[in-house]
Amino acid sequence: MATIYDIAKRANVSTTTVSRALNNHNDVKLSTRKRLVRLAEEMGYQPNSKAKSLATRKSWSLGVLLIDDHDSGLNHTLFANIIDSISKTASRRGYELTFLSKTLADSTVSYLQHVNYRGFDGVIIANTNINDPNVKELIEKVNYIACIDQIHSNAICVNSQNEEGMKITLYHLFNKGYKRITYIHGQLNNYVTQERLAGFKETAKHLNIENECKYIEGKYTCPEIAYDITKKIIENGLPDAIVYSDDYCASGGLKCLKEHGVKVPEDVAIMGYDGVEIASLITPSLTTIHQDTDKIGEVVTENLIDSIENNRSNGYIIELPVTLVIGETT
Amino acid sequence: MATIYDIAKRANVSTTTVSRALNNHNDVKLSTRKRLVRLAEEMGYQPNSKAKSLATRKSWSLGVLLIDDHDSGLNHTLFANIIDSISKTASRRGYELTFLSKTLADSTVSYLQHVNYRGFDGVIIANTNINDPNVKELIEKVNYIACIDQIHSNAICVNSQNEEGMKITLYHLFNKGYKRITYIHGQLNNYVTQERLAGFKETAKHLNIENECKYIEGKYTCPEIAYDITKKIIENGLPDAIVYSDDYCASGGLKCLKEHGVKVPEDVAIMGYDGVEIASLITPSLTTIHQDTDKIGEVVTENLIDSIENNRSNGYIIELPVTLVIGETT
DNA sequence: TCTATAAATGTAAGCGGTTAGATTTTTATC
DNA sequence: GATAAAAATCTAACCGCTTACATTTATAGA
Repeated sequence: MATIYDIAKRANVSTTTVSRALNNHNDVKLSTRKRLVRLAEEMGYQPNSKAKSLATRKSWSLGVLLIDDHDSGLNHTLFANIIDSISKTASRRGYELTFLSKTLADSTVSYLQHVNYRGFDGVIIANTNINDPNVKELIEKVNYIACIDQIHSNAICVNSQNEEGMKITLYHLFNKGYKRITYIHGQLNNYVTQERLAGFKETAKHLNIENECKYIEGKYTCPEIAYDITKKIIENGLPDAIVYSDDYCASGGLKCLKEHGVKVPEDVAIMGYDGVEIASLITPSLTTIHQDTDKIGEVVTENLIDSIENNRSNGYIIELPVTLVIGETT
Repeated sequence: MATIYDIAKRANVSTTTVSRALNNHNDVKLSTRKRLVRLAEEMGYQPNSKAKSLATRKSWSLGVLLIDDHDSGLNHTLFANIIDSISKTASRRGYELTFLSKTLADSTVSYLQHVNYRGFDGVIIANTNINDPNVKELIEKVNYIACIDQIHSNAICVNSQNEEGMKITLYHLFNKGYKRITYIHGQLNNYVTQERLAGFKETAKHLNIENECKYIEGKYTCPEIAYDITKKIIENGLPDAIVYSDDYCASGGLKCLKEHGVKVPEDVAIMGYDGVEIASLITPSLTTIHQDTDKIGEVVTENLIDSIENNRSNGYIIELPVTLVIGETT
């Protein structure tokens, strides 16, 4: 690989001039700049990012932490979609994406150590339990950090309108005449679950159906558990509608209902959440709350990069809207 | 951030000694080594990967190219699952994963330039059209490169048993009594499609049902197109079975069949491919060919890293087996 | 033509590590 | 106690780039 030294030698100038010419500084005579740029191209010159980063203290790369308690990572469709959008946005802004892990060349280190080691300009935390002390440390110590669907005063928090989502859900069901509603929500220690439950309960109160609603703790994107819970519900008597924590769970539940001869939506209505592809592919297609994963990824990335480039490291919250997708299950 | 200079000063030794101590060289007295390691820890020292890479010419990072013609990226579940496994394996071996793009800090560059710029130790190409001259250049010029489901003499090619997969498919259908079979395959310019088609046709010949089989070009993971094609098939008369290019397409096809009152598998049997989660979640559950994404990711990553660490840059092919998953659609 | 000023270029240090080879210290041997 | 060999440590250069500051060259004004 040619270096700026090679170019400098060939052109009979100093490396300073080469560096400046290639970086488009305006204190290089136009003619020499052109000459050097052409020469660099000729020689197949490509800068070395390590050297550049070392000298400028800027890495042009972002770390992504995507580690839930169950290690599902990219297997979680919603987050795979979000990461995809993050990756595209970052790339458009000239940054690249690297996955954060606890393992480095030889040993196991904390996320914070990893970030310091790689010198990421910023970090995005997605689908990760921020109560993990390791993650907490990261959020508290790193300057430029953004979270998805979390709340932390030190981070740019891009959140889906979770309460609103449940409000929409409940109003939709209520308007269709479903009043006895069971909500199979996600894990209780999860921020999103808490928000959605709060939204659900508040709306239920408002609609005066609070006594007809039930809550069962399930697990996000775990159709098997949703299946089992649904089975119990069938045994104990069906409500008017079942709201699942997400589309995968709703699919698992639907499977169970069908297998037990329960007609959807005649015998019971169901709803999912997320609006990922599967919602429209199963039959009957799911009524669900769609989260705009492209938008989420874009907003979180743009905001993080803006904050990096403007040296603003204060945290704030952005809420993104969700939309109702009406399918055949309600 | 503390540097080895800080440590050296505090400990009254040279940076050489610090560097050696922290890297566990055995020409440092045990007592000083311990002292320095403790001190480093005390001072919260974390090496700087840029400096380290610059000096050692090793980046401990891999690039991943995941760009299909339609830019679906991580939205493609099969590949999201594979990338997830790659990421975990890489991390276990002390490497990290960065997405390759055509955009760098300021301008648009070729993949090769990107790789040279970042100094990846190796590159993994997944779900990417290697006929793209840009990709071709990459494969030809980079030393340590691995592909998934591609063939190139310069790369470690980890391929699924595509021909075998279709053989299993066809035997399964044949044994169940289905003989008039329509195969809605993926894009013809795709290596995987070519392999599978070849496997299909050869087996059909062998089973002596070649004249009863039909082939229609569809598009991978595009349920809408599968839906439309299925509709036409219904109009033109159903075969005994339809084989789709993948589970998403099969889901789209199934949706169409159901909507038109066609009973599966009574009126027509269908099969998917990949064995991703959706296959088991829809009703009836899909009979499909399962690809072990964990294994694929693991094998491709381990092989690439081995080749990097042993300085072996020759290409070879590894075929990984697929398995039949029998669902309710056959 | 001679300055003063602006423009262009160069010198050298620094970013944070590694490492060949030199030097010093320790240990073993007689 | 002197000496050779081994062990421990240090000096200094290097990886490839950036940049503050110094120096040279060009330009304009008197």
